[in-house]
Amino acid sequence: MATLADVAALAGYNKSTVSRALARPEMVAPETIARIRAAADQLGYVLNRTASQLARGRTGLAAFVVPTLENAFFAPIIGGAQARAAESDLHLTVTVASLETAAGLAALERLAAQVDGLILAAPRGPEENVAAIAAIKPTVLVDREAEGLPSVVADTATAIGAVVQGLAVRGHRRIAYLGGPPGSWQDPGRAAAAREAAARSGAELTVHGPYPASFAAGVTATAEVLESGATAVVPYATALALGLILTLRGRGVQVPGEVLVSAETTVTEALGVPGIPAIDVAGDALGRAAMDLLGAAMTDPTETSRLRLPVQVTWSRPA
Amino acid sequence: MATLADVAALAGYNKSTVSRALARPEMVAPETIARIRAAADQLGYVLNRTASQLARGRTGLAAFVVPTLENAFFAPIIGGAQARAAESDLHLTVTVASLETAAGLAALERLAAQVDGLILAAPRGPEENVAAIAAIKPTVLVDREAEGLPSVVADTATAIGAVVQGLAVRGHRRIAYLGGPPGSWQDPGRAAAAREAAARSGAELTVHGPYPASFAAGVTATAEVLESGATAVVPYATALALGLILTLRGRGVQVPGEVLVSAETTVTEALGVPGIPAIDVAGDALGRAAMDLLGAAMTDPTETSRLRLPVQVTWSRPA
DNA sequence: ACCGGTTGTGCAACCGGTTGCATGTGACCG
DNA sequence: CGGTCACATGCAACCGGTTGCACAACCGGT
Repeated sequence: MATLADVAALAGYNKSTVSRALARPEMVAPETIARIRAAADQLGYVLNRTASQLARGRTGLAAFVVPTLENAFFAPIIGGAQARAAESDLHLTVTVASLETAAGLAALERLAAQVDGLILAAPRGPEENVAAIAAIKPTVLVDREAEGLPSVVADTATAIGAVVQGLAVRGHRRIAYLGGPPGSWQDPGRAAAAREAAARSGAELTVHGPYPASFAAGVTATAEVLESGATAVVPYATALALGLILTLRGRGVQVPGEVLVSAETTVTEALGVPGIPAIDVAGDALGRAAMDLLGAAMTDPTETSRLRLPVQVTWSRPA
Repeated sequence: MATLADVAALAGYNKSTVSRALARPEMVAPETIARIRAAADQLGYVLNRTASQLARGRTGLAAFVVPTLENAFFAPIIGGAQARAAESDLHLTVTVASLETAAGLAALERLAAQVDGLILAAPRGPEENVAAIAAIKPTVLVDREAEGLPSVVADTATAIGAVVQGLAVRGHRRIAYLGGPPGSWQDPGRAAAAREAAARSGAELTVHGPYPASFAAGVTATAEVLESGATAVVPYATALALGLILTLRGRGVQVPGEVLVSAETTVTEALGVPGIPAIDVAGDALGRAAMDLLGAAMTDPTETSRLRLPVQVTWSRPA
């Protein structure tokens, strides 16, 4: 592997000049840059990130922390963040960790010491634990907000409110909301939005859960849903909706028909029936926004913007 | 932040001794170690990984490369790999990339230069591209095998064969296999196993696809399935199964009943009907095994074990 | 012709560990 | 009792960039 010194020798300049020519060209004469560039790619020189990081006191790593990977919900968010990270020459390391336990907190503190910044996706656990991490390194929250921290949140509360209202308008008098996941920061806001929308439009709302975002939880929830007598159900996650739909049908309940279940567009479209509400979170936009915020926070520690990304609500059309 | 030099000064030893005491205790007198340890945690010393890496010529990074993150299939694999990576003090960076295009190959070559090793999960694209990456850094393949490279594969082929045979035994004369994903190394093996099992047990098998591992693809596949006249369908992925099941039911087809669809246990259980085959891949075990192999390959470049992990087949029992 | 101000480059220290080699000490052996 | 050896520790070079500071050359202005 060619080093800076090799390039310098070949080009006839000092290491320092070569370093500047490559990293801060505005400080170096154009002609010099040209010669150095030529020498560099004649030797196939590539920057040693480790050395660079040591000298600059950075690690070139950003951590993306999720409470679980079982939930496909995080995948597009990670993808979006990943794409942006690559653009700013950062590596994104994905870690499963929880802030709910002392052990989890300790693990994250250790991690924080080894990265330049972190994105905490839907972190559960007490706010002081979140603050403890944020005190170590620039931190951005996803789907949670906290005093003095930058965050980006998918505004599912508004979307769920709109869905509940829309259902009421379409004649549903009894609506069930399946909330979760347990410990979620978003959940109370969603439930509140659902309640408010129901109240405003004169429908009755039952709130169930919290449920984890899993197919199995959807299965479990079926009994409660049937018991509630609701004609429409709004689960907060797709996996939940699928588990619910399949189980309902397995018990001979017409879905939609006797009970309507909202989901995301790909699912509602598949049902081939009009008038089903779909809630779609743009995960990759969420991830990108989070990474952008992290970039900002890394250069300016006073960055504390709170972003709320709109969430799409669609009603399936006649086929 | 305390450095080695600080600890050395406090403990009254040389940097080098402190370094050894902490990293290679067998070279240092026990009493010395004790004093150094004391000094170290009095100062709250933690190793600077960047400096360590520079000195040792490693990056402390392993890359986990997936073709896409949309597919929840990779999540548990990543989780498993991640857990093992943490144990060996490596960071796992998850990257979405493809070996099918020149651009993708170039991106991966760049990535390979910056990590200590890579895990390529279900990589598509020509074998020479895989080899090109493996030539740069120790590489482990997941769900693909290649000459001279360590790999770990979930033996879905055998599982699918067993399912097809089981279906035939239970009286299904016409079985459809939904294959994929496009470009998959596994797919031909799966299709072959399905064909062989069908032939052996005297059932008729139609092979469809390849389909991507998505809910939407399951929706799309419905027409073809109905056309085939099959009474049982074996899709290679859960998302595919769900899309198919929902769409079939949306069209008034009894599932199971008129058409039986295999899936994974969580789904088949939800259906509440006995006799449905489930195929379950232990994703985290796959990830762990891959990371273990990578560890081995990083120390011993001649490591070329090919692991095949068994895949669980279960028939749902009467409820 | 002189001076303050740019601009371009070199020098050397520095980031914080790691490691080959040298040195010193005491134990063990003949 | 001298010699050999294992063991513990120190010294200093090294990994490969980055950057503050010094210095030289050259600029236009007076």
